[in-house]
Amino acid sequence: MAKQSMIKGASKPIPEPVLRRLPVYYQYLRKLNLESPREYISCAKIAEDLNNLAIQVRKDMEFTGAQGRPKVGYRVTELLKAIEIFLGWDNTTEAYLVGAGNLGFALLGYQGFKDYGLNIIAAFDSSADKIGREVYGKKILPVKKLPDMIRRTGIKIGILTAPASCAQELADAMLGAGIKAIWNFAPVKISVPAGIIVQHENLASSLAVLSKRLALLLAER
Amino acid sequence: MAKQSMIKGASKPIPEPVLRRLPVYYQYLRKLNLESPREYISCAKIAEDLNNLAIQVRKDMEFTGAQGRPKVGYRVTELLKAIEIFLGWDNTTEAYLVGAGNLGFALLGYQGFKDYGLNIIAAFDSSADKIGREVYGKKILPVKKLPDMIRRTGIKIGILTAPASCAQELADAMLGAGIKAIWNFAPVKISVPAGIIVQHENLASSLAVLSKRLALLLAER
DNA sequence: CATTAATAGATAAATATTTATCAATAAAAG
DNA sequence: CTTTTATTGATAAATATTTATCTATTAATG
Repeated sequence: MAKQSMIKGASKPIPEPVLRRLPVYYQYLRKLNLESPREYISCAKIAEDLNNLAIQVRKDMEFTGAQGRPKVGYRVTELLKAIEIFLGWDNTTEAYLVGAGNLGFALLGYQGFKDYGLNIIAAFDSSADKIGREVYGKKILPVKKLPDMIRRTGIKIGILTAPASCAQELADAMLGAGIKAIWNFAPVKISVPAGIIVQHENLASSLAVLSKRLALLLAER
Repeated sequence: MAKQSMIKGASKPIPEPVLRRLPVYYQYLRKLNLESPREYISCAKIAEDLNNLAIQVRKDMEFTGAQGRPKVGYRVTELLKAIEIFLGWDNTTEAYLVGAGNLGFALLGYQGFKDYGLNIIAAFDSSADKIGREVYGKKILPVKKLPDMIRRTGIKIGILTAPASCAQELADAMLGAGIKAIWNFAPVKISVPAGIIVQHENLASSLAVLSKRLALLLAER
């Protein structure tokens, strides 16, 4: 049952770790462009600033198809564009958010998403005191309208920020109406049929890495 | 410059992917314990429910030192305990949270952390209308008191939920006062001296995986 | 009480990912 | 104009991670 990592499609499959690093380069390059713009940048420089290996940066960039020039490196604007296109961030994708709690509010208010081609159109919630409100320019609608809205708009991405207890139920509602990908922030595994994408954001996993590393650090003297 | 993955310490180094999966098993087992308790569980059952491979589950559990019994599997309570101890979640670690925006509120209100041995003691912010408030039983204190509080309490973990623009400055303040590990939710890379742990929570990385997989899914017909 | 089947545990193979080395290229320096 | 150097791009090696196979154990069954 089930496969691992590696995202395969038409061309070369791309390792998931690479995919996760590309946005880091992207954020870095955009910041650089604002704070100390330069025409060219080398993998060595990127690696130095981000604290990883130049070879890895080069390998990662290879996947995007960006072309560098010996002795000077990549043209920053071209590199940004290459990453954008490669990740599909050049054209905007719309999404609905389900569950307008604190986390939902945080995501609604996060300005960064538009740089990544993600536009949250509206939020849904079941609590009467939230419905009708507008948060960061986005309406909070009653959750019972969700399926209908998904059908009418053809939106494919659902961001699930509801409590664990109703996560599966809400996921089912979204999938039934045509959602193809769920970004799941609920601390519970949700079951979906084959062909549906779930990206599970699990704080506990990150905390585990942190805890373990801290424990080792504190133990070593 | 810089190494990859693999967390090494006294005993066998543990692969980071394993470390990230253990909390998923942990959440699953706890839920199981509540909803349909049973004395024993096999790797095959866990794998089936979580949609991965039994062999991987077995291998992962091996790291925790949990002992199973042929024909029946692991005793659920023992397995939970083994994971807890292995991750260091059996005794509580205290943390401060810096940046009481929506995301900060969301983390302050998240009840799950106590299961993972993390206790957020207080939050810090610079905005006058937040200071003094109490959120989910946690006080919001002025950020200028942060260094002193870290020194006095000896707290080692800082959770950084401030805007990107002041992330580095706040990180420096924390480190100067003795913080050893930073859980960074700001969408920017922060620089820290050697020996300090940074766990960077990057939404863009997850979104990249989601975007790419969705793009491939939608392209394939 | 013997046999069967399910399972953990151990070992081995396969695959994915990272890192290193080498060759080609173009800018810079002499 | 030639040489040197920094860099990408290509190829290869090393390492980490996942998956498979085999063995031993123990519960269940007849």
